[in-house]
Amino acid sequence: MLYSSELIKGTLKTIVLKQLENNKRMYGYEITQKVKELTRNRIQITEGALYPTLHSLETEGLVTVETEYIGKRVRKYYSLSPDGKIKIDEKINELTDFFETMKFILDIKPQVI
Amino acid sequence: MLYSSELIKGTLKTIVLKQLENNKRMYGYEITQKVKELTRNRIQITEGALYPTLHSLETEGLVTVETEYIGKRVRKYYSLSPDGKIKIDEKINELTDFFETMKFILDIKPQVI
DNA sequence: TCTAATACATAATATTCTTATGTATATTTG
DNA sequence: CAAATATACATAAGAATATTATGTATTAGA
Repeated sequence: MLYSSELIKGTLKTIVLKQLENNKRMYGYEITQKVKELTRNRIQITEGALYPTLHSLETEGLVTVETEYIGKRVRKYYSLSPDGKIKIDEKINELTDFFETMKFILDIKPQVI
Repeated sequence: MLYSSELIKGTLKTIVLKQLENNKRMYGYEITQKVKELTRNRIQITEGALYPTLHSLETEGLVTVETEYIGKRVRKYYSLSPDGKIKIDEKINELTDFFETMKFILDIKPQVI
């Protein structure tokens, strides 16, 4: 099962920043695989969405980049910047609040797992 | 406090359909006011977003419309169609699952209120 | 009477995704 | 060992869906 694409909209930057917070240093492809694994195939970040997002985060100063070569193949490692560390906390707080509000107006009961 | 706009993306149709499920028969402006009130100003649906969404829901056959005049002023009442009733359940189930997945990958702890 | 609220609508623009395409290296499998 | 698959980056065209701005008109309240 894969979520309909519109749900992901607006949360992709938060997902990427959170992965960088958890794993210190990751490259793009690694992020897609990690998210796919963690969500058991429910969220599959496409390359067309990922790379522009990473470039945008870099332009905003939320991540830093280091290019490395693995053999002849290039790999770009991303890390959270100090601003990025502040931003991810803000984004998670906002999302937490948003989820509660949405559950309220949609009558979604607390999930007992 | 108002949520940053990108969070609303992809959830607007669900919000509108749910209001129609709860209130049987509503007109556009009424929906915006109800959602604003229920979310204590956190979600303010703009007219530029609302009316195209309602037209789209109508085209998809998920809502039906009745035009009424209140004095000289036109008002369009929307109701859930049978397809709309099925759709809102599907959308809520998907959103519920999505929120749990997001909480998991973002390390959002259950909210004790 | 003027302002704000009510009530609809659409156009131009922005954002952000999907899908398609491109390039290239590395690994696995028949 | 050749072919297919996986890894790894990137960007362009197009779609979807929101914001912002603008337009029209009626009604209520200060």
